[in-house]
Amino acid sequence: MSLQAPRGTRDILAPDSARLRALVETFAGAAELAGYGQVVSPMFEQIEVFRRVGEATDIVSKEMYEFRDPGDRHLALRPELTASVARAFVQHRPPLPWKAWYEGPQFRYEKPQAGRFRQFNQVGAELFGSDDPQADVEVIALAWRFCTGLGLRELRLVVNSLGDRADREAYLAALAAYFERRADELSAQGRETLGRNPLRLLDSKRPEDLAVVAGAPVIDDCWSEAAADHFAAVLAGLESLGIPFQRNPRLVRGLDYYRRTAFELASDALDGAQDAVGGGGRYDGLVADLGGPEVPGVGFALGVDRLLLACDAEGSFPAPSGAADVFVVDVTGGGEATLLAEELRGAGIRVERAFDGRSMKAQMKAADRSGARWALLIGSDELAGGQVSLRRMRAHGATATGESVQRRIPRRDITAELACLLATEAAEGSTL
RNA sequence: UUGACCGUAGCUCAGUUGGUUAGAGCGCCGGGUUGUGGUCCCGGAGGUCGGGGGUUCAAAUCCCCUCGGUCAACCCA
Repeated sequence: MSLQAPRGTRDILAPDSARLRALVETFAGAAELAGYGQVVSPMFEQIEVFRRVGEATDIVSKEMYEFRDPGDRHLALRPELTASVARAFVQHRPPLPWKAWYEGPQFRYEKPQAGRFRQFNQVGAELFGSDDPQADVEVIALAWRFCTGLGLRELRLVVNSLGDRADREAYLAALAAYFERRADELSAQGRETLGRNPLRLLDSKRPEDLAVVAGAPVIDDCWSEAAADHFAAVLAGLESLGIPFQRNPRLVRGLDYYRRTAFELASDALDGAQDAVGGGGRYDGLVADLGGPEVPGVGFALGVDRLLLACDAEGSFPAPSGAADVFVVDVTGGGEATLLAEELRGAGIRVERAFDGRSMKAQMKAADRSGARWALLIGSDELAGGQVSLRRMRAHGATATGESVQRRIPRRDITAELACLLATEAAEGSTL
């Protein structure tokens, strides 16, 4: 194996790629139903865009693909999309509220694992320009409705509030003081984390740390009245929609720009440490950090690859069928198949055919495998008589319909005939 | 970045204490009606045993390095 896709990346081939696209289209439908329009932003940005947003986070400090272009611009492949979208907002200042959805690959230099890649796809949505808790609710509801719409049942919504900037800092101080006091009980790695960012310690999985974390101060005590009211309103909104959630006072997200609401969606169908399918929250200072006005925002992103893993685990959201409508079998050299296929495709019919002048038997086999419901046969007899043979494939109820399995029809009628047959089938299929 | 396990045909895997031309199932191709698909029968193609180096008379098998995957820590989608 000399040449292969770089570590942590992969090729997604036919049925899987169709499934990926279907998932994105489903998301687009849900988002646009809620008034979000798509934003397509560059896959790389000036490195400053990400630096300003998360200097202290691992994602920005050690996982970015940085490079200089031939013009010596210092750039980075985007490790996340919220910063890019916020930058686009600052640059274009669309009317408020601005509601945008997005989809696409992101890049982080991490050690790959199941459900964790160096290039991975996310879908997400952001709402800029409102600090109304109902905006938080709308955003969470969109994520929830989309995920449950994929057929995911074993999904857990975890929510928390990180308070306002001052609350967050007060909490950070209280947390740091607490952990310092019990530093000798922490693991060596835990003490290291404490020096960098005490918040991170809250998601440690080492047993020694867990014991200490269990007694750590809770964010609730640091909330301002406004932040507490906001969070209460968000929870009330979720309840009014019947969206089940769990409160986790120790939920902190990986990016440091979150204020007030933070949430995460995890799947119990995924085992291992990679059970989070996505998350988001409110980031009221982000736009200002990027040089824009004090505009609040709230949003989320979902990991497409993990969503699909969760769908696999729950047996939902299968890949769309790649089956052809018609397979053209031509044993007169293949030229007729070319003409017929193009004619039928021009009429919107999904057509497959064989190449290389294979035997009729081989072509019929290929027709069977293609999943086509109908086969069009062209042999020397048909060619001479200006006809084609139309055959109902066995896997698709050839005998059940009661009609003869194969009949000859004039070549010039074939497109209209097939269009009619397929339309009838579609109508029957939709009423079943 | 750290540790553990793994890497044999397109796919899923066998391969006995290192020992002759490395096997199976599925898939693929051809034949079994000189114009007809599933099943069945027969035949065939396809492998630098992830790569490199070493030990040995002899390495898929043992050792080292490396690449890739998986699991955990870390981190996160």
